[in-house]
Amino acid sequence: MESKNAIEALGALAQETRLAVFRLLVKAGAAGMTAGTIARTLEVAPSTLSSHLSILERAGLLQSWRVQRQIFYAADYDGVRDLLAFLTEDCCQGRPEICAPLAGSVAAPNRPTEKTGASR
Amino acid sequence: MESKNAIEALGALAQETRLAVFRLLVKAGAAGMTAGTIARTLEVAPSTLSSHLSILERAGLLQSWRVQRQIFYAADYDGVRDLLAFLTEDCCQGRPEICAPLAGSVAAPNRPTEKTGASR
DNA sequence: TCCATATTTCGACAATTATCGAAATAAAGG
DNA sequence: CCTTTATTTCGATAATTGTCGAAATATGGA
Repeated sequence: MESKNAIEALGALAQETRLAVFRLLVKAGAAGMTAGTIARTLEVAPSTLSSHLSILERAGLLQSWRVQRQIFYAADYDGVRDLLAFLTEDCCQGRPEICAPLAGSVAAPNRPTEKTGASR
Repeated sequence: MESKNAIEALGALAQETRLAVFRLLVKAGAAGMTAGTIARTLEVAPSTLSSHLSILERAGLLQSWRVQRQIFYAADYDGVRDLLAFLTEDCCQGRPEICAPLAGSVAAPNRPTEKTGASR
């Protein structure tokens, strides 16, 4: 994944409503949900939701398909996986022990000993 | 990690200059780099960089400390780890097989395929 | 103290984003 | 063909973000 795609995916998730949509669709699983149901569940105007859905889809995080009059959306796990891979590769840079996050708290070695909180 | 923090971290990385800063600092490792060096390396105005650095730091992705006249910045691996954990937990929702392939890039050790208790 | 260096804060501006109603498009069924 | 339902596109507006110069703050040295 190039960083341009990563930025698109990160930005897609970095917004309250869109993150809520994504989490909802992950819960919904492969069956997905229709645009209308999502809009009612999250209480956002259909046109607003539509814009968010297209941003998420363009970022590769959702898939959609039409069934009769309704359009279903579901989380696209490939997209998420790509994003996670980008972040871990970026983060780990040949030091897998640092980020191997999924195993749950691995003690972090080597951090600067003094924090100043120097800005602000 | 609550979703508010996650949104802050995602948003912090979802910007070209800031992602570049972060990647640069990951490469630099625990030694970190001074604000001035980062600014010269990435060719951004010091005041612009300063704003980006504070956004990244507020999001928990950087740490900073002063050494004499200069302020060093380094990637904060805890922050990244928290973000990754948030994303994977969100994404996997009881279906670890979906996102687990991430393990490939991180050399993650034996995760149980089923959690029996403790997960919040 | 005064000067030079390193960085941040402030203030302004342009660009982008989020929101939502109204109108347009798409599909199904009389 | 007309109506109803589901969704998107368009257009306007308010809010947020990214940028950078100028001024302010912090540090160290002569």
